Amino acid sequence: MFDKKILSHKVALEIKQMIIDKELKPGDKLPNELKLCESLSVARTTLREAIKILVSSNILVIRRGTGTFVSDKPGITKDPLGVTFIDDDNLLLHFFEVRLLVEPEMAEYAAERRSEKELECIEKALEKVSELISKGENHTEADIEFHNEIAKATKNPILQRIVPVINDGIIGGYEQTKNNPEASEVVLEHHKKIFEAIKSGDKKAAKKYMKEHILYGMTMSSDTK
Amino acid sequence: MFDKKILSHKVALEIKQMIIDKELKPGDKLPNELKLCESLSVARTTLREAIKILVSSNILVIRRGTGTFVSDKPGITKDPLGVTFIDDDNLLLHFFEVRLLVEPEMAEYAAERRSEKELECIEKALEKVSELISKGENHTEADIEFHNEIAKATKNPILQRIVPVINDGIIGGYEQTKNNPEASEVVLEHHKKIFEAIKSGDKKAAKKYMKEHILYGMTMSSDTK
DNA sequence: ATTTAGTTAGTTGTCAGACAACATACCTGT
DNA sequence: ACAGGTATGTTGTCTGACAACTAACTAAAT
Repeated sequence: MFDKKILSHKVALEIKQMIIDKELKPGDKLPNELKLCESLSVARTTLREAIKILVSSNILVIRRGTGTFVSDKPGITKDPLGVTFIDDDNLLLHFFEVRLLVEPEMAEYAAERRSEKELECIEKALEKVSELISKGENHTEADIEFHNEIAKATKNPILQRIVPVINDGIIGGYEQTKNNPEASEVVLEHHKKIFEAIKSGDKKAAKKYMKEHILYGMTMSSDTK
Repeated sequence: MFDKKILSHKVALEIKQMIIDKELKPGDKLPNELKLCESLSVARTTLREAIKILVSSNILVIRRGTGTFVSDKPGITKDPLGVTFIDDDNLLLHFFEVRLLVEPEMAEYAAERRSEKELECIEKALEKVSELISKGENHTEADIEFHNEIAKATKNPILQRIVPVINDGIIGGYEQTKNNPEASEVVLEHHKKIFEAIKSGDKKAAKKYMKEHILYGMTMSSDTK
């Protein structure tokens, strides 16, 4: 991935290794730039370029005037598919299409493989959505968390990374349904059905309900457009 | 995405805009750093940090001693899902699983929506694979190109970006089948069947053959492991 | 005439040191 | 107790120089 002849790239790898060796957790603070320069024996320019590399891989986060920190979700970039470069009027529809393609089968896997612990996480996400709806607050993020938890239950790390990307894309696309009480109730019912199916290990039901759920979201978003 | 208070970020956006305004195409050369500093009125340090940002978004490519160029596939990063951070022994299997989930339905869409032009591109990729096999050369990349062309035929930009990511992940996982004449012939037959199905618009057949194709690849890779 | 080695010009990479801009915590006067 | 200023630590930017690399050109050797 990197050119080992270029010092700043080597330094980036060293810093990465340092994070692992010193067991720095997400949120931990790195030594300041001057100290890092000294301990790595490079100029500040070089060090900063190395840091820049790690920032754009979302391994580090810089807070100006404060310090440089290990990122919360290392390795996962903001817009990994470069969606901002896509010029398409029906982008949201395309996102839903992919979702429709991935998530029903994903639910099937989840129903088959979920552990008790993962089931708890899904239920927790479900309750969070329910809570926010009853308060009348925006539940979009919690809604997506529900789907992400199901992705985790598949035990497939690739799915676990792809699903959030797709769902984040959908978030960007619309904010309409957040204050629609009717739709919120329907969504909640869907979630409950999906959860019950995964809980009882009913693969077919999980797939079916997930499909219905996404199709519903699809019609809702196209209506409001 | 960017903090507008930070100059290097603003400069990154300006360069991005400059590429659009001056209609610089992939592969075109940018002015050298000194000239860019002058025209943008910033120090070289700042300019370089801006360029670094655009490099890690894969908008620019630097060739040391030569110059800085517009990237071939702007906006699409190398390892967008941060797969290098995944620690999992069955990573390749997981990739195949996702592929199995996405590509059969993708083939279905392609059979339904493909234009004549896209059909030609798929056929071209097919011939390329055939050619390489008859020469006994490595056809992995051409093989993937075939799948990518099918993704394009779905006319779904999200799929067009996700599919290459998954397939690149698989490339990284194995290089075994490249000199296996038997397997190569089977793969070619699969491709032909898939192509014919997409050509005739037979959705179900396209889905079915793609599924078989991927399952075959799956068994091949797990055998050699 | 072709190849090979050296030279040169152009470009990115790294170094060093200084000052600017910003964030936080502390301190001081009210 | 509170508000505002201040001190300190941090990242951001500037300047100017030199090092390392690439590609094209030139000239010598075969």
